[in-house]
Amino acid sequence: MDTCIKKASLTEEMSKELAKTYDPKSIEDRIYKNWMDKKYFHAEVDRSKKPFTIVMPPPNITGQLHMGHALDNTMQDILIRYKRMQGFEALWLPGTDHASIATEAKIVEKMSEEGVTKDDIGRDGFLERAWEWKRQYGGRIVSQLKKIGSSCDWDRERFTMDEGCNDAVKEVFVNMYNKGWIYKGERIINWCPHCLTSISDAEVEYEDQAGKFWHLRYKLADGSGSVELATTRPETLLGDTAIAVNPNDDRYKSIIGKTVILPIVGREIPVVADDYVGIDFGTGVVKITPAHDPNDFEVGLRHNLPIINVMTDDARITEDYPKYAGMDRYEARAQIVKDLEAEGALVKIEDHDHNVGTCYRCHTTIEPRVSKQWFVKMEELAKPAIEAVKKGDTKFVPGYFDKTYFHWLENIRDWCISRQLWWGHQIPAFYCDDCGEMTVTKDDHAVCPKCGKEMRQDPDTLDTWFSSALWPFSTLGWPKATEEMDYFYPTSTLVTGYDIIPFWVMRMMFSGLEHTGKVPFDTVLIHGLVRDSQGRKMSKSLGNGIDPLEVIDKYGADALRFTLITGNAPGNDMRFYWERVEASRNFANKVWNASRFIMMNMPEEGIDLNVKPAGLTAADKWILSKVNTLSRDVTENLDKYELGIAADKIYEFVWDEFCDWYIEMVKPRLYSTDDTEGKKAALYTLKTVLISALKLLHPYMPFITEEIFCTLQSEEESIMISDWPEFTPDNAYVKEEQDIERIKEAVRSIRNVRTSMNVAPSKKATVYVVSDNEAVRETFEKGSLFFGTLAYASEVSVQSDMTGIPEDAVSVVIPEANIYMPFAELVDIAKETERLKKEEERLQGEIKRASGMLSNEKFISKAPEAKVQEEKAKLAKYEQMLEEVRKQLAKL
RNA sequence: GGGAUCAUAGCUCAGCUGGGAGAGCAUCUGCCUUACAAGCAGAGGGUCAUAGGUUCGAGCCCUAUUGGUCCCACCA
Repeated sequence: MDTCIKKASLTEEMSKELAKTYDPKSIEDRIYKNWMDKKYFHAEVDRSKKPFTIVMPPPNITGQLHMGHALDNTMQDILIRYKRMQGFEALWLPGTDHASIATEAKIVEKMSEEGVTKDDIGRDGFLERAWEWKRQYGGRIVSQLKKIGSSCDWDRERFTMDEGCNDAVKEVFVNMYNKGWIYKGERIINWCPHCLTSISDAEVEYEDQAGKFWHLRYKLADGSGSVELATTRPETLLGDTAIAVNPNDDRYKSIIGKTVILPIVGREIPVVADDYVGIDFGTGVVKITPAHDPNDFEVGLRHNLPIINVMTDDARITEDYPKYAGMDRYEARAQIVKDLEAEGALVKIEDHDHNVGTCYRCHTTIEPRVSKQWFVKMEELAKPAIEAVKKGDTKFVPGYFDKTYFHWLENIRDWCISRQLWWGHQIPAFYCDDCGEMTVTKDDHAVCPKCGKEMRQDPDTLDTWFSSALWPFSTLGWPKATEEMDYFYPTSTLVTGYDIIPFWVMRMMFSGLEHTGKVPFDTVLIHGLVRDSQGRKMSKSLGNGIDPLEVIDKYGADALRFTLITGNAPGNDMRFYWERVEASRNFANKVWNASRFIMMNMPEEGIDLNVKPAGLTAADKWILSKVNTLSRDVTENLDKYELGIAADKIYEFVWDEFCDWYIEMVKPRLYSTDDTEGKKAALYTLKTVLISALKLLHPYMPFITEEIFCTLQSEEESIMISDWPEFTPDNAYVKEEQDIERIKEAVRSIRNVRTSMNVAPSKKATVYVVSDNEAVRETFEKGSLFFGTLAYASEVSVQSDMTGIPEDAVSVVIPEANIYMPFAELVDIAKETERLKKEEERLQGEIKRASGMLSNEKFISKAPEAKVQEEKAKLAKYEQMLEEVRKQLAKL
């Protein structure tokens, strides 16, 4: 049977020498390969099942796996594995992004090492290189995603620049153009002088920079004086075509309409009045450079001012100003300031911090520039996208991120989509060089509709995000009406970081609504950033990044995944440090060893899990009931996207309840030779509970759970396609849960007393349990078997009176029972009195609290009845215990 | 300037619809008990930022304040 991957290897290994510690390296790649071979990740249209779909945010082909990817993909993998086990047709559709600017920059850089420029090899030559680069390096990130265990349907892997995506892009462009929602216009845009392309508003990152304020004096042309103004960018003065004042500023009313002489240049420019100018800021006078400042551009439009471009595309001064021609912005600035000073136009220089826009890719200061670009008209597209979230068609988790979303959409401006790059989707607009006609068409070889000549395609490409915006449906075959589109769309959940809501989420929303008529996803699950131990962003320049692949290498993918998910709420940033990984690794090891223990005790013939044995004890029923409840809770948490909470609950159950309590309780039975019935029940329970726990843990720790699952049993071929554990009333044992909790409390009390009296663990003692309640005595009679291993008891006597109990035995009071242990010489009366006094004090406190609540008439009348009863029961319990403690004190 | 968010143990963080403050790490004590020393048993440690309010009852809801983080914004 080739089903269970490695059964042979592990059993063999175990029979020789049991590996005491879990070694992820030896199993992860083998298991992943098996999953791939078995096609477990593959999803097909299956009308008998409900679909659950996630499209992966496509990582850049230039990228290397970082912690952000690891977190993002772990969350997606948890959801998809969970849903798959629940019986959904779970599709996780992966892919990569062509990342126009980033990739082009990388290739240009590589070319420059060879001394080759883009112009040398031309567009076709460049694209050839780019595709070659993609073939060579584009798969790197994919293989890294596999290392963390991502169960994506790799058969459906897509690329934002593949044929299907290109078809979708052209379809959208043409449709929106025809609708009038895509237009070409001369506008001021953000220009990156390093990447040599326009970028959108969203791609500009603002940074506070220390700068200067240069106060300049312009003379009025009529010789009647001068005005003073301040600027942070004196070099743009070459392109000034006006100065502006506020129309209500009394200081300057008289000069409105006059002209001033532009220093250095000598040009005569008007003084215009515009509300844009603040009266209180600076001198109240602003120089206007429409070609190099977005606000000035607007002012220019209102006053019909000429636009004078003074810079080349790499931000050097143009030939029009021979003295400065060829200087870059900053050289020119220094020279112009010098010249202004020489001319006597410089009044003073002040320090001034201001916000400077930079390119999000290379962080070069943006140069606003007037140029002809393609834009998407946003007003009409934004409305339904806002409405859809308001109506709840798409929900954000956590919910407050809808505010970020609304804020962006409500203040959105037209989207500049053309890029002066070659790597990307070339704009499907064509020009006739003869008659100047333009057409927009999906046809790659357009012919002029007027003169029949072959047309020239627009050389620009589209913003990377233009194709990403179509990702949820272009990957499912749109614009073709495919089965996949019909079945898997709209997708279920989008998992992404809050930092790309404006770039991507928003654009997928309006694109989905516009082109498919439906929202692209039901829920947007937002996560935060992974930071270093000091809370700093992980970055290359700081060198503080932790490489997820290194973590996997040292501690395993499961430990990495668990670390990324625990102790973190959706949307919050998290700190990542090695100690946390160690804790996760320790947990994996715990699971490993508990399983090893169970397997070591398994009989040759195995255990039939289909028949519940008759001899189940209270302990068995207790843990069966506990795991039953856990299944329900974890399911509820996962459905609410509370991945961290669910993980904590599994951790707590496995380590504390199952390992530290249940396995210890069960040992006497496993080691006994005569209690075959009890042993059988114990083994049944151990295996049943372990399998349920492994299943619940599987989405988080897929590798170790698979390895153990396959070794432990032979019926099912893989845990990842097994059924998700569901709550069954059949395994809800309320009474047994209460009984075992009572025993645990007794054990804890005994341990406490022993520790406080420094009784060595090796010193066993008889434990007497005295209770006048028959039911309680029965509970202890059944549970006393554990006392040997759990509470260092040599023997246990459960009785209704003090017969045979030494006078000097130490006592512990628990609800409805007293426990006595004779320690003879070890007993210190003073210490014992102190311990009991403390207990008395604690009980008095509890009684005070409970009776305080119960004597409050408003509490009685307004609080729910159940709550009142609960408090009454507590009060009775504590009063009974207090009485006992006082009796013991009296005896001393 | 606008908005969002956070403030809980020494550190990093959970805390679901309001009903006796939790975890991991760190610290202290005792244990190599044949699944696990990557472990076991126990212990200490918190005015839940401050001030009001709503409520029978507030870490949780409301208001204000303080401090931090992030996003947005055209003030030259």
